[in-house]
Amino acid sequence: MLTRKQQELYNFLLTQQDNFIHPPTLDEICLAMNLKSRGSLHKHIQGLVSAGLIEPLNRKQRGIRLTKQAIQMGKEKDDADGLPYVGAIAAGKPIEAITDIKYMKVPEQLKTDKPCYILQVKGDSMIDEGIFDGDWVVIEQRSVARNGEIVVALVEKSEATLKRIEQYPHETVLIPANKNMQPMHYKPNQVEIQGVLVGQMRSYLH
Amino acid sequence: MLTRKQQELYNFLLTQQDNFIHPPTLDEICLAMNLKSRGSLHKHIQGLVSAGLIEPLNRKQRGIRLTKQAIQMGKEKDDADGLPYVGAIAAGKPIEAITDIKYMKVPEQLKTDKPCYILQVKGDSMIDEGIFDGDWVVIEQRSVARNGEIVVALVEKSEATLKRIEQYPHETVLIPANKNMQPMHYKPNQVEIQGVLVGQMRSYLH
DNA sequence: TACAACAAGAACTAATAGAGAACAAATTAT
DNA sequence: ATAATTTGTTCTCTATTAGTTCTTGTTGTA
Repeated sequence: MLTRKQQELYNFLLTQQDNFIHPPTLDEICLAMNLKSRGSLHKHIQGLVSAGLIEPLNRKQRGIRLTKQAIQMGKEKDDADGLPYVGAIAAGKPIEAITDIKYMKVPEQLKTDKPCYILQVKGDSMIDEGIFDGDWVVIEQRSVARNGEIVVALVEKSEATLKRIEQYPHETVLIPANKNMQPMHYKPNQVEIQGVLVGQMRSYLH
Repeated sequence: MLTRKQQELYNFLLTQQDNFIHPPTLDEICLAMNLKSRGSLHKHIQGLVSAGLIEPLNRKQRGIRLTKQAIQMGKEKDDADGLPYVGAIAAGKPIEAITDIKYMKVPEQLKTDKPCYILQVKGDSMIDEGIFDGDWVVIEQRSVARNGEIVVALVEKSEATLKRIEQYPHETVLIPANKNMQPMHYKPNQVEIQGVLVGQMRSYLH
């Protein structure tokens, strides 16, 4: 059974390991997890090693690897606990991360077999698509999209929005589904795709 | 036998444990259950431990875990993992029962603690409410509704529709959410309520 | 009345976590 | 090969978090 910080570290390694070309060093993990002391981190790593989730790294540099068992557990976890509900997305603002990440069980039909996460929609920019303020959307994590798909787009590395996308060689257009709003035109390198809409949910309670 | 408060705590842990990324602390449970004293809660936890429903937490922090037995009991009580997906509803036709009933896992947030079932929507009669053709709706099974709620209504014992309802002493009105359609007026005994809309889901795959 | 369930809060203690120093092995540069 | 640097390891000290144990008072019930 893992402690809170061990769990956090395990989650970090599960989700972030693809982002490193080489396995990360302790210092790199410290930086990413906002720690100031390698020594502290090392203790958590030892915890995961003895839990059988990290391969014993006998002084090997960049030797932090999850065991097969740990990776397997990570895949099963999505089925068991559902998808992480990570924040809210509003037109014109960066994604607002929520402090205590929750998990929602999501029907198979609303997700793909690739990594997905959930955002709550703020605002009415997709109202004509039947996506309302307060709805939850299931997003498949990827960085490319086909024209016509609805994507989470990061504009100028600062504003995140949910919009339909059209990409041309010299222009990327983000199209809101709201008669009162206009499509926005950008240069391709101004827009970064963070995921593609695969599902939507709404509660009518209270 | 459990006391009233122990039962309440057990229910809370069963339904809410997925919402915490880490197992909750006593203080977090207190907050959620509207208690002001850890000490009081602790005694209830001890009760559940000796009833065999919570793993003994020997001073472990965030160590509150239901036993396998407790989870098993919860599942049986909950009847199933998901809700029965029973058919499709289209304006103007009775509910079309599908032969092989399927089950869908549904997020806690989209259902109530009362019996619910799932229908697939056919047609555009609720399009202005953001409910599209092909969407799934979660319906709480009951036979009365408040004015303004969206209900599954059986008209003349033959046609089932999803509409907003307004009930007056001598008249029942079913209001579609589509500019191109008109509200329908009936005598109260012509309309039978089969359930109330509590959730909605849509897939954007393919 | 007597008893049990319950609530509140204070005091206490163990578990967990963090910083930093010192050191040693591994890696890279000279 | 040797030196310089990086990086994993171990340690001590300290702070924070969170479970446990009390005592006291209230409420509802047989």
